[in-house]
Amino acid sequence: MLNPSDQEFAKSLLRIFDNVLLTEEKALSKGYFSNLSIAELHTLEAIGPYDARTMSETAARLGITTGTLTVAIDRLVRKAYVERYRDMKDRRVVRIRLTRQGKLAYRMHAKFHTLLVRRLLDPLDESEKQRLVSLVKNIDEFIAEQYHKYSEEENAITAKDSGGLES
Amino acid sequence: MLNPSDQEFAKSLLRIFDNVLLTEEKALSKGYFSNLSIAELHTLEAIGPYDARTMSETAARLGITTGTLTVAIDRLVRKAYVERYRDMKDRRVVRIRLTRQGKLAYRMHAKFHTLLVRRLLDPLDESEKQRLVSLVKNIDEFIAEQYHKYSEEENAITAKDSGGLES
DNA sequence: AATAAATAGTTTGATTTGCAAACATTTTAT
DNA sequence: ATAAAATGTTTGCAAATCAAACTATTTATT
Repeated sequence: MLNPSDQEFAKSLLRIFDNVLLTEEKALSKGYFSNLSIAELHTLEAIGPYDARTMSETAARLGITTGTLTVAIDRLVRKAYVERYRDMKDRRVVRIRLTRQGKLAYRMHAKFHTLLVRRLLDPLDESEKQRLVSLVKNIDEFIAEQYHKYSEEENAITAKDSGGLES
Repeated sequence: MLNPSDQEFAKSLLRIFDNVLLTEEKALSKGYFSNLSIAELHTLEAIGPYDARTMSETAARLGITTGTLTVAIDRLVRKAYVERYRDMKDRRVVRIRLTRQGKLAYRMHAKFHTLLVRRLLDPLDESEKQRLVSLVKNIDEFIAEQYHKYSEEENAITAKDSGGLES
């Protein structure tokens, strides 16, 4: 049950997420990764360094609308991280692909993540590392599953203790 | 060293953060917590359910400027989650405090976190739980420390492989 | 073939979140 | 009394996001 520390644990967990994001933002604001925001880096990540992707595919990966992505890609094209062109076979679809500069940024970002993780794993001994890695994998799966749960319960749950707001 | 799986691990770790945020956003969009965004809930969290806090104190906790917080509090006051009043002793300072509704939202959010964590811990046996809890504490500290590192290196590091951008 | 329906993106109008800099008020130091 | 510091607010701007209206293209239906 671990009752008494649940709350404590939840706080730690959530603080980690905040801290990771803060660390990354801090690194960004220092000029690592040139003039890219976190959202922009995520976009580069979702496009990936290899194939060209369609807009909707990428928007779905990012969990945003294509309208939002259009604007984001406009900027990334202007900044020369991404190329955009129409598909020859189906001329409705637009393909996006990292430029050489985009791929460079992608790799630097990946390297940054690796560095962060390496620092995290360094002080642990071999068996602890293995344990941590498998643990993280479990958490990952669990939370993804939770996410799907919320996605699919769509309208099943209608908040019990909400109480009217706003006017 | 765990070299080959560093990259894999980094990805898992980052995916977890995304997933937690997605889960929370999903829950929010379903109407749990009424009409509050994640940022607004974080603000309620930073104010806390007990004492009144000052603007700068709260802004610092959240890592945002007081200007930004002013706007956020405007909205939360309008939505009746927060009360704002001037301090009698030092009339420069503004104090903010959760209303009854604000406290309710605060508690619901905390309950949600606890639920998330309980689901995570449930399938583990007692010793695994203990281990996970201490592990999370370690990660937490490590990342906080990383964050400070980036904060203090302020201008020490000037990106080596950046390369001019934007025209 | 002609029309209707579906699909893929873009554009528009709005909101939220955020910063920096200018500003007002109040307190503290000189 | 004047200058400096501290605390918030306001203003102007930009990024990120959505929903809904729209355009262009492809696929289905009659």
